[in-house]
Amino acid sequence: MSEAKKILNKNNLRPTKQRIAIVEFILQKNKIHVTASKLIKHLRNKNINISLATIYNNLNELADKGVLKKFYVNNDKMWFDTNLEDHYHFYDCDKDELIDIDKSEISFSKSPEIPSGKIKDSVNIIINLKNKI
Amino acid sequence: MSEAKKILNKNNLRPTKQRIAIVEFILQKNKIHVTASKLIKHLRNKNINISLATIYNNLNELADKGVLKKFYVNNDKMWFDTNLEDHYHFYDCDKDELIDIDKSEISFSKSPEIPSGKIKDSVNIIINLKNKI
DNA sequence: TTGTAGTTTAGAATCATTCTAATAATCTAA
DNA sequence: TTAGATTATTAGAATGATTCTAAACTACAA
Repeated sequence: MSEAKKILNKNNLRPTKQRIAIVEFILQKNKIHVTASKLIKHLRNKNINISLATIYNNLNELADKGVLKKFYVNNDKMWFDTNLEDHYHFYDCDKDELIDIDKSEISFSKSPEIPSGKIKDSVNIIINLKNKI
Repeated sequence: MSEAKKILNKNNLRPTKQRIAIVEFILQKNKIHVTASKLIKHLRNKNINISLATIYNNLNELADKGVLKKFYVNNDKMWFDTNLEDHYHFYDCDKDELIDIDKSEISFSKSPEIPSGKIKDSVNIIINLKNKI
């Protein structure tokens, strides 16, 4: 059984043509950042018929299952990240591109106290970049 | 001259009824987080006629001039913040509410190297909160 | 091989935000 | 003051990302 099918299997998702294509894309290299519209262009270039709704359905489903992470950047797009390790991002707004920052690149010597009745869900750190002069 | 008018003056913005109302709202207390739709509700409750386009025009203009800060949270809304100090946020998704984290509450013992050719523009840290069990 | 539960789909709906172009308010110089 | 020029405001249309809907399709277990 292919790696993609194994992942789908493990998450109780039927291995449809579209899902396999999405998961294969995710698996192709280690760390990928993708938006729904970037992904649909990529798949259609490879002659895979898929609708935007399916892209969204599946990326969201995979994010719910923990196969992807979902987050927003300082523009208005939802990004999905296959790097599940705790890590942070540079956002290059000139290129509309994300660059990973490994967790080990940032350390805290002091963290804020969580308000009572609440617990920390996740932490987003985005360092916005611009071109040097 | 009122404080609001002074601010508008200083930024070469004509002191219209609508702008004065917006800036007065901003000035009412120290730290305010607001979205366009929250602000228009507030102003209309006070019988100020203003359109959504004007709210957006002016919040964006004030952000460009540095009177406000503009950023996005992990949902899809644009927030404006009158706290211009470097600081960070908790986001309480149950209440759709932001809570300031003072800069002094977080310190770094290690920061990542900025990619060459780029400079740091701004840093967003958002700690997403959920209710305790 | 068939029934059913799960999937995909096109297109409509939604929602935040921006644009447009017409109208209104403010300002400046005489 | 006031006329003319400049800048603002506005309603409603346009945009763009995302989600919804309901109909057609597919996988799978029995």
